[in-house]
Amino acid sequence: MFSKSCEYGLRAVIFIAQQTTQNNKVSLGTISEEINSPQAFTAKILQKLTRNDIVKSIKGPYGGFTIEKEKMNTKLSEVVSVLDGDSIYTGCGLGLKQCDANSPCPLHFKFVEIRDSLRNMLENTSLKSVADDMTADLTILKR
Amino acid sequence: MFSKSCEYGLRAVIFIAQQTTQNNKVSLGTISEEINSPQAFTAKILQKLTRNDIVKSIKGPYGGFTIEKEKMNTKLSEVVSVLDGDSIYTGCGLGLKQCDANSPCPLHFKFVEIRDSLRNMLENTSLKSVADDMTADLTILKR
DNA sequence: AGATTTAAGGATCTTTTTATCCTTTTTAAA
DNA sequence: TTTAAAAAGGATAAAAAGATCCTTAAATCT
Repeated sequence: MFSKSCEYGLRAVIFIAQQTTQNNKVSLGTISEEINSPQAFTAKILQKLTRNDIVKSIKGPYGGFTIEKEKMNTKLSEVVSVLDGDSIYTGCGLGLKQCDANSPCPLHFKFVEIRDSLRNMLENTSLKSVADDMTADLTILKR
Repeated sequence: MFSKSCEYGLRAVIFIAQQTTQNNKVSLGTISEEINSPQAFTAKILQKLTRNDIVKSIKGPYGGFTIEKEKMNTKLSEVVSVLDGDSIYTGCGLGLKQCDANSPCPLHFKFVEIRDSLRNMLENTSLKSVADDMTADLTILKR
């Protein structure tokens, strides 16, 4: 469904969000340990999320990553867009460049439904809500 | 959503199915033209589908690809499984190896819904039904 | 039998994705 | 002000996916 980059990115951002609700900031080392991802690769992904103003990075001792209060309202769809683009929402299931209601591929209307439900889910799920669920439910981010 | 191989494969198999309903068999050259895919690469994909007994290949002059009558009942999910495996149905949205209702990732229950609707769609859509829709609706397989 | 047409299959190349390494920059603390 | 801790960023490597080429095998027609 998503690329590895996007999977790591989502896990990272969810972990940072959850820690942010506890007033902790977290280092790259901690993140990659806690989400079980390759550290240097995760660094690249976090750079992208930082440049796109989704997470905030702080250099130097006691630095790390955190999410600013108003950014806790960021939706998962924004993270996915930054890391994988939005072809998952807009693209044709059979890979056709031109495929819409007017000149649809044979599966167009069946795919639209699924893509829309995915899009809705991602667009309606904020980092804050996932973080809160996590704190309450003890869901996991590694293994 | 799917790999390129799987996109080409689905388009190819749908095209062959549609032609089969018209009692035509089609050559690799025709297929790759009609679905707008790289010919040699499409050949590899069709070999896989042939070995997995989804399409039938006939060598020699007037040869080509066709689908046997009873195989027109093949579901899209079988084609996807052959070409992309079934991680799209069973895998975790965040890429965790172990993620299920017992130890779920933070998005597990939201993803289950979407994956299930995708799975249902693919498991309930036969080659025959897509081919028939195509013949009636003039949907497209290229561009 | 020989020539031709078509798929099968092996080898290889290219591009993209995934991943690592090393140096530089920033910041805080001693 | 030196040292250490952390992220940023450039260069490169490894693996996977996508794509091509060429030879072989099978089938049909002459």
